Amino acid sequence: MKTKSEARRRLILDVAADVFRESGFERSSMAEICTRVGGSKATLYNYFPSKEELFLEVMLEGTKDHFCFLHQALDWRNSSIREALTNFGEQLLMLIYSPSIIAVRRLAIAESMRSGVGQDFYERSRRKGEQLVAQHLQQAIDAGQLRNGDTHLMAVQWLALLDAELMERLFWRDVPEPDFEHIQAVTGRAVNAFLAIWGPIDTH
Amino acid sequence: MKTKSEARRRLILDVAADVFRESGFERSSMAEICTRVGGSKATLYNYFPSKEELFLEVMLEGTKDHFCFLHQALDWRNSSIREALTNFGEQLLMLIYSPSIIAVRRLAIAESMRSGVGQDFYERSRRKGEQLVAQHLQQAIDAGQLRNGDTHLMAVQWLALLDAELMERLFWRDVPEPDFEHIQAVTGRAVNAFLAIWGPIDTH
DNA sequence: CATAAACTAAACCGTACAGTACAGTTTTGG
DNA sequence: CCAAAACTGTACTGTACGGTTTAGTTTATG
Repeated sequence: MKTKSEARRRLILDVAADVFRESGFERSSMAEICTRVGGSKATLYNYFPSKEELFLEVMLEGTKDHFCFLHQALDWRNSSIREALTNFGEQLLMLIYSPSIIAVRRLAIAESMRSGVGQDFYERSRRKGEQLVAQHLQQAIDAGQLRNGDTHLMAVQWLALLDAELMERLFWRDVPEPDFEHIQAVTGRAVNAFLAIWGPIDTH
Repeated sequence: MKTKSEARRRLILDVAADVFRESGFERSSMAEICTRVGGSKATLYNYFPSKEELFLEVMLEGTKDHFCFLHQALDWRNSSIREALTNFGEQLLMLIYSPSIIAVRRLAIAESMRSGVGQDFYERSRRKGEQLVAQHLQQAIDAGQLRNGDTHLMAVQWLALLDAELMERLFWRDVPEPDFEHIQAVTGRAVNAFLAIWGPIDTH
């Protein structure tokens, strides 16, 4: 039967994601994951051959959020560049500064010395974001809404400005759910800065 | 006697720093540190009461580099704001993207969930940098070299723009020693962007 | 119902680690 | 030169973990 197995696999992945995000890779034990799932260790090892493999799958799962988001938040037709950037920025920050995504980013950085999982994660989330943003910025340039320039540089600067005020949270012990009012203010300042660099005409 | 003990303590700290930076906290063992130091475990535990304490001291040591740097690289009297930013940026990037500092930043992020060492590290390095930079930016504002504005916002945006093109290296498996030519180019683009936002008069 | 597959619980194995105990040796300071 | 302190090597304790095995139970399917 497939439905049972599929559900079980999903459950294991979700529970493992929780445990890994709480305690990191080393401090998490298969026994803990096992008891939270409810079954026995043998079942766990029936679905995943090792702790490492389970971890890798959890991390890859973590990039799917970014994919779904990008293909949904980058529809900025019928809006000015300012509106488009604002919308995108607010949504992106709400996503990538949620406690669970923060935890995954930490894991990616923490484990990046030994397994290349960090680089994989980066390529599939941030880098993918840069590339798609760069494409859309090119469209805005073609429409005369932005100055001409290296779209990849523009994209990384835009993302960096979005991150500027919040990045410190990567170092916090307990990361709170982001407050939308705050995110709006932060995004506004990032948009102003970005348009001051790359906006078509200086209006200030 | 103090000299012998002091030297021994330094040696232990240096060796421990190496080991922790190579393997992270969990994967590093006191036995490994011990054999590299050359003595016995008893001696190790004479100087530091536990692995955790040793780790904390290593991390605090890691912030001293930033202190020394900041008090030296922020002397930008007798130079234009552009020169000053360029100088500061080049030096900062050469420092914080050196493999050893990258390793410490990773450790700070990785262990930030359980011990507050990440937050401590941030407060003593990056936050301190923000504050000092903000003070100097205020002087530049007073001298008419920068537009008026929130100096803390200006500082974090400046640092974010400096980081924009290099941050991905946090996720790399092997981080190379930064290439000064590249750092110069990156810093130049960051300076241009920053001055486009906060420069006194738009000249482009 | 019968059969094969999946699941459970528990014990088990080998390894690795933090930290301690200790007996003997070297170094240090007066 | 001598006592105190620091150091060394090694063995040990207790614990925790990843992963395996086994023996028995449930569940799905033809």
